[in-house]
Amino acid sequence: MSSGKHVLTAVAWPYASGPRHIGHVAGFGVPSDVFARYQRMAGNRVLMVSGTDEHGTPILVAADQAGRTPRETADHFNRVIAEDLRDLGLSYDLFTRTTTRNHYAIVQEIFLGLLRNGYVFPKTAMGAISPSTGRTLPDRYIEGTCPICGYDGARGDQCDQCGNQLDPIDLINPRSKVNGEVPKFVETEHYFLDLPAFAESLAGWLRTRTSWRPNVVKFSLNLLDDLRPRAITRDLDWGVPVPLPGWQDRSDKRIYVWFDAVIGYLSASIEWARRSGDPEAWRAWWQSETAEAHYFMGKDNIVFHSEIWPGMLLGYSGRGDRGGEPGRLGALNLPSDVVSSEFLTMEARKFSASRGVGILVRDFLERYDADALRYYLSAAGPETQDTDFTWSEFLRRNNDELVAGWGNLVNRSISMAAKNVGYIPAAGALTDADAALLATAKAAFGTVGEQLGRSRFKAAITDVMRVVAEANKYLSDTAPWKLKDTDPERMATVLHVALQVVDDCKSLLTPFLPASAQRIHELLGGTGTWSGMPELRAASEEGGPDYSVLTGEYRTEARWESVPLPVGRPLQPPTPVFAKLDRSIVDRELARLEGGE
RNA sequence: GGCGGAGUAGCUCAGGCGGUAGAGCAAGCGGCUCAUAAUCGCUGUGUCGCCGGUUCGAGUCCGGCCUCCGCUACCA
Repeated sequence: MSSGKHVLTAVAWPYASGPRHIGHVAGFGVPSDVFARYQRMAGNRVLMVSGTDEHGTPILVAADQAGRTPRETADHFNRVIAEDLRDLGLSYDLFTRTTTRNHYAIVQEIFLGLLRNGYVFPKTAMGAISPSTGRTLPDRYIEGTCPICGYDGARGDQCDQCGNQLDPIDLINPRSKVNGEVPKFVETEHYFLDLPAFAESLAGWLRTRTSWRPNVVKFSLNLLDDLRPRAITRDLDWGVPVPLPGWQDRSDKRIYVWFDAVIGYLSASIEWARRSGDPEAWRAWWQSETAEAHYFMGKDNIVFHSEIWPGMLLGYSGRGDRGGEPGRLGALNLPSDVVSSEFLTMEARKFSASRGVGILVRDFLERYDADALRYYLSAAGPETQDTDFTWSEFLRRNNDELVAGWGNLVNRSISMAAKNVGYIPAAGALTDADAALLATAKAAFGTVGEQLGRSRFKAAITDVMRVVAEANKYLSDTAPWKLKDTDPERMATVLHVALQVVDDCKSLLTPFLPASAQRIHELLGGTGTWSGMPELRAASEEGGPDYSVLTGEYRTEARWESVPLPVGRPLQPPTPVFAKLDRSIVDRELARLEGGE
């Protein structure tokens, strides 16, 4: 079953302006990890990359507020976020950051490649500047009186009252939301990405994307009707320098953060290859015709992954509407799938760090297990529509499904076998019921695997839980505890079947619940690493400061198939794998939510 | 305002190339006692957001409307 395909798993880069809440990891973190772990078990060569996105105005604002430098702010939140993702068990081959020398070099190379092929051009335009800092003031950071309806709280880009799109220069009494000063409108030269020059090549490509979620394709095709050049530089001192004479050494011109962030997928792949000892290894994921690239993100990020990044890749590769030559790195593959999640709300409200609505990943993991969250997000996450996280639903999913369904099956099966036999018993002649249950579990690798390959996570985990329910029913029907004295051979057969199905379900659930799968692997007498876990490791590069990255060894014996349990392997009486939660946590967490406002 | 998505049992959600709807949980009854009072069986539940149209028949197609979410290119 091992096809050995190269599967790039590209995960959206969390922005390092603050700690992340569970809505963020619901959208891209957990789904991408389930996908990657499944692909590895299925025998494919996975490269899963991401990192923190550390440039841009919001980081500067956060830094100013905290009395820190941008770099200190980025260092701090990079650490916090990386620890969160590690504790969730997300199996990044490399989780790095956008402030590395390597990233700067790759961003500049892409910029120059696009420039050489004529897809990037300079233009002078009016822009708002903060007089005190000299930095670009983004439209949304400017407010004033709407020239159309007279509403006083209008933002520079749009009036919330009348809904009209605005140009900040037209605002009456414009002021900066950051510090209240009056912005200065000046002529400033910037480089633009010529998106209209990709209209045809993007349209041709998007029309072949029949396997994508329909809303993503439709949304993306629709955007093509109104493509405009997009600025890729800013008047800022925090970002990647523009690699051109007269620009390179200026402290007030930087590449705009969105442009550098999407390039992270490529720069992280190259950084990973260098660390692996084979600097060219990344090419197998980016340049082979048979390689796949799956991108995971929230719905607010679709445009960057289905439009802008593909445009940049086409332009660099010389395959935009105006042609050109591939850059120094060579032609680069477009995404083969763009998987977008909807949004998670918290007790019917939008997550909002500023208003204290929600729960941070680290707070969640201090009180509850990572697999409990992963289970909830896999079974009830915002896969195809916005979904609401409630504490009572979390409690219910955990107690009634994870603990009572799956945890209990594991516990009752292994307990009985450990007490009455002490090792994995051999099976005698199989009844129809025995064979049917074994066949159901075996068949699930096909059906569930098919769902996972298409990023249908809810359907996939629901199918596994159906197998779990059938196994619980099988034990009730066959009642092995009654056979101990009357028919021990039959009891041994039933327990053998039950343990085999527990082992199969453990494999089926490994992508979703890696930590508990490891424990169950051990309860069944297995040794060694079944589910590889990420770890934070020190990293360094020539000429730059040390930093740390998330990485790990994920190639284990775990396979996406039913593996016969070795008869005779010793078993110990188990302790519960999942913790049942007390009802009182609902009120306690709701009180915390209220208190946070 | 424009574009896109969503509105289905008490709750969280599936589904739907047109033939009066499903799962899990919650509720009730019964069985079992291996297991974290876990498990197994049986039982009920809905004007499928609103209004109109097409059709023998619409939750499913078409039009309009309401509400929520996202995007709207200088948030990333």
